[in-house]
Amino acid sequence: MSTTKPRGQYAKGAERREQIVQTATDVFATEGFEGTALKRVAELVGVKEATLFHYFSGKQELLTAVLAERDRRGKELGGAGVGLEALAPVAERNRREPGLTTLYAVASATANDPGHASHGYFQDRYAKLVEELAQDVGRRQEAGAIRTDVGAESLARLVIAAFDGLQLQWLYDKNVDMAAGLRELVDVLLVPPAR
Amino acid sequence: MSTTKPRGQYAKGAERREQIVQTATDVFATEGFEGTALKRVAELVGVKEATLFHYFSGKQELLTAVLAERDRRGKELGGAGVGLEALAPVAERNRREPGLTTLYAVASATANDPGHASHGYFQDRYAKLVEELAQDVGRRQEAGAIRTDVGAESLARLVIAAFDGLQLQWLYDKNVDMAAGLRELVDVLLVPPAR
DNA sequence: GTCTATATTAAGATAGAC
DNA sequence: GTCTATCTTAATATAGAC
Repeated sequence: MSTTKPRGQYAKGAERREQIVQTATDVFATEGFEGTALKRVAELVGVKEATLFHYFSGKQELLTAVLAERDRRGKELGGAGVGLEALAPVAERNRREPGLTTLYAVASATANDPGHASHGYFQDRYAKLVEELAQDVGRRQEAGAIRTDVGAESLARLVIAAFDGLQLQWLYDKNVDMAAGLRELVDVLLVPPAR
Repeated sequence: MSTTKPRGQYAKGAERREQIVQTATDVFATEGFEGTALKRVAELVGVKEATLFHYFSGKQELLTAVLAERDRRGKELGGAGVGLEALAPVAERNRREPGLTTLYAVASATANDPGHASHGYFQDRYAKLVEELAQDVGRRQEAGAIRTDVGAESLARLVIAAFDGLQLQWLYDKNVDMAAGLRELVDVLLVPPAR
């Protein structure tokens, strides 16, 4: 096995950056965040540690990039925007990637410390998620498809909370069916059938 | 500042243990788990670090004891057993104790690693919580108070998930009203009034 | 070819775990 | 006290523009 990268060539910044994020994603997912030495990521990419610091100001910032990239891919799964129909595909993806899901769960809790580099990321993420989902819920309420005795934002918060909470339960018991649970919640939110 | 403990007296094991758990609870809540050196806890209790290791085999085990004790106190808040009516008081308690709530949230995510000392604790906790709450929900279903188109265990899981998830959102945005959100969820689960 | 911005690294300081 | 991981500094190599 000779050198991985072409000799005497420097990668374009954007490509190297992606490569680092991708590699870090894999390693964090399998070894955990704390359990991963940046040296290991650097080796797998085929550069020195210092190169990583050229692209990311620290390990936590690299973590933030990994989380953001996962988020971006999640949005693609959901089709157009963030709506109730996006829940199941994302839950399914998370089920297939337990390592990344754990990484996210741990990060979302630890980044609650304002000193954590991902704090702003999660704060933003939840604010936007609630807002976008609330819009979808609101539209459905106007269309008469969802009960209107609870506000759209409250319902959106509940759905997101259920998503995160079910995921946590699933981490402890892989028999928990996240997608089914979310489906049931959405069913409950639908306008109750006339009788 | 002289010694806190009475000179020349040994505490009874159970009391010292409680004292350590209580002190650790306060310090973990304010300084965070990682940020706390056991030496600090020992100093506040007024014993040497070695004494802590006599009662707890390690920092993580002490954490488990802290979490279990918080859980025990939470059950007292809920009145008789674990039911839907216990949700609001516990949420209120958590709101008053953000440090401990963060501690719990972080621990519940990180202890997902089977190597973590609290792994078994959380696994048990969720299993029992679901079981107990499902019983309460089931009773209400039989009494005709709660919709029966979704199983009791599924509903229990959803409520617990919403609890944890809302708590996480609250950690990032203190305007989130956990108790109100849970109340709304419970309302939604009630049998719709005849019309 | 020279110049400039960017990519990369060597060497080491610092801090924490054991 | 040793070891390991994160991060800094400062110097070198390359690519692309002109």
